[in-house]
Amino acid sequence: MILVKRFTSLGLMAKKPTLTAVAERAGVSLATASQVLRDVGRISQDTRQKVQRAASDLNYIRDERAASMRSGENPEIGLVIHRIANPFNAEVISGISDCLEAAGYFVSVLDSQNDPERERRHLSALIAGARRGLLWVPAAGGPPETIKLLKDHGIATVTFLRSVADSPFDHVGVENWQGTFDGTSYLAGQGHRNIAYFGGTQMTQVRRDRINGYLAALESNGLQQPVVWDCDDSKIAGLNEATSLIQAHPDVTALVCNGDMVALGASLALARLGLVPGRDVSIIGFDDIADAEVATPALTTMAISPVDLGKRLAQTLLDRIQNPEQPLVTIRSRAELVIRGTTGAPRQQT
Amino acid sequence: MILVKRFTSLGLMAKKPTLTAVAERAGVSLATASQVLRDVGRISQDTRQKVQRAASDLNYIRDERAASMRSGENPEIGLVIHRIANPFNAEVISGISDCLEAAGYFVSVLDSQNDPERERRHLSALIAGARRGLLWVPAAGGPPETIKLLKDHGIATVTFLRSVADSPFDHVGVENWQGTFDGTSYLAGQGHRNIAYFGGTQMTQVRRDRINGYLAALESNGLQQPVVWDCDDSKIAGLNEATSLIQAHPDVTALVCNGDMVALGASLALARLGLVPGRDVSIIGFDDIADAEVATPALTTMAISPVDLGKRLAQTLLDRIQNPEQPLVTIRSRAELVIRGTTGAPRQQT
DNA sequence: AAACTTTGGTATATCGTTTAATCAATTGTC
DNA sequence: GACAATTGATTAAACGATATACCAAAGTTT
Repeated sequence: MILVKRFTSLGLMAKKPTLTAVAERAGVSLATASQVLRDVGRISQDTRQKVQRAASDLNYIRDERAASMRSGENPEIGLVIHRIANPFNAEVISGISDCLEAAGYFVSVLDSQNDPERERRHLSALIAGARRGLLWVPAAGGPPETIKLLKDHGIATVTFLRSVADSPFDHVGVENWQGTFDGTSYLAGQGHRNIAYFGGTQMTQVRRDRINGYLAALESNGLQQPVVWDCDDSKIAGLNEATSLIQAHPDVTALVCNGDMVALGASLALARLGLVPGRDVSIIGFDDIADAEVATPALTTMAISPVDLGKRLAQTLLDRIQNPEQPLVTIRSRAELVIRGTTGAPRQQT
Repeated sequence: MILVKRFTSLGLMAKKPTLTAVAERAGVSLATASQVLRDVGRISQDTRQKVQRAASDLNYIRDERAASMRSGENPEIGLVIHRIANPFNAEVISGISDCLEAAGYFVSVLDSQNDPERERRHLSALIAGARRGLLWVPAAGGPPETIKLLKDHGIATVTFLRSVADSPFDHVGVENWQGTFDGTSYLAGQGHRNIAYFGGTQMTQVRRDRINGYLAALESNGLQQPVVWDCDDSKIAGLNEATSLIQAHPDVTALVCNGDMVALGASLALARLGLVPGRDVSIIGFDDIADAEVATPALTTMAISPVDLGKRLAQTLLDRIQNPEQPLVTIRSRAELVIRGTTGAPRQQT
């Protein structure tokens, strides 16, 4: 590690330019300067130019704290999510930002790391900053006190991906039950008789729905002996746990996965065990992250477009902001089966 | 897509509880309430409890805008980065957050998507919010006007990963030259004679340094005919471009990559061409993202610990905040060669 | 008992904006 | 030429907190 110290050239700490300074420099009153910069009121061409000139000379930037306090407007939207690093989430965020920025807002992202306490602190900080709206993936089912906090402050909030029971918020989510039902049914249709559910640890509503979809599909295809195997949501965990799963249940010929990350991990595990994904054992993921398509073999998965999800989410929040009294809405996107290389008919048993 | 409307139970828009309300409910003055909640001044046990009770009854949360305006303190730190979705960046962010949150700050993240205009808007928004400090990965070399903006507002700023020329800011970065020099030298030492540089598009300082390290290593090993091949920073682009590169330069036996993402893409490309990474062609990445270790074959790479980088970064900012007048510092972490499966001696030419 | 000190608390200016009310000067109307 | 309407700008009150100065009552010292 190399450390260099340079001596700073200028006095460093410039004083932040304020609207008063702009007004003085332009030789007008505070109110006039304010009106010019917001393009409201009746202002002559002449003074308008003087003010604009002064503002740009000073590199003036409005202090949004003061502005939003007085006006009640605030261009900042807060987003609390359980894991920024998750590629699917990252893509959702990008969809959200595009959409909200086009509408003149900024999105600042905080990572709760699935920790309810951290989540509560983050949401508090966003309330304290009086953000115009909040987007939130509730960790651990959304603690009641956290929910009360948001309600008591009357802040426009939309949950996504995970919902809270008896929710007072708009919600944008995914048809989880239908997704795993379809995926499992497809595998059954290909002739698989021993299909396991792989991935996830906590019994969130999302996971519960997915597992129920899986179970329902087993039943409607006359299959028994469901296997549900826990696994953390990462590729490396998927690699390790899938190895254990296959060893514990050698008769399993297909995996319905809780997410693409564990699915990709499972695919790697098979390869290391000398099995070929899609021939010896079939794998279906969930999400369709960018890596799913580019993996070898490419991952069959239940696709939900993260960017679209983000856009719907943003639109839902914008609607709520515009019309706070409208009835609560819940939107669920269907997951579409995308068949790639990790699924196929089971090998004949000998 | 399914859409459900529910009618909201309560009048929905609760009015935000204010300090005045707390003071009234506790039967004390505004000033007293403020002092209790900040734990300063001389207050009797009795009134202290009354105020705390009132505050928690109302679910009061201090309006940080007002507080920070008056006090000059602000617990929010802004972070502008070129790509949240990049796994390496995501890990750096997590290191930063851990460290700054432990110090009582919050980090809100904005994604510039490498677009200088968007970057300028984001930084403006953070200045407008009067964040206590800024962490910034400059896109496109850090436009002079953007730099002037930050300087004029005297906001504590640390750049990282990419530096700006003649910088007035602290900087935390990586020994890029040394990294590729070491990596390239290692390949040369293994006997490779035709080594290409693969990845990156814009000629940023980071890339310039890495390419120069590569060139210097070629020269010091008596090798000629450098090949520099552009490629976007994603796995899919790496897959496509590496294919073209190999076809255009069939004599190349080793790739020094601009990052792990393109390196992993290149590794896939080789596999699809029927070549074995580490035997037919060697590949070295840069960064050591989580996937590098878990890929098949595992990726040889120049490792920099993103979490450590994040922590150093956070510490640098904290130092600057605490002591605004201290001389500028520049910290550079060395990149360590981690040898895994994608490198080896070249096959004998026939 | 007069003169300090300490304790516990309040009144008020302030941060940097927006906005409503107001005002002077100019223009328009009859 | 008197009165109304319009134009262009100003004054002052918010917004929700913090911080400083101040004050009354009680306790201490001599």
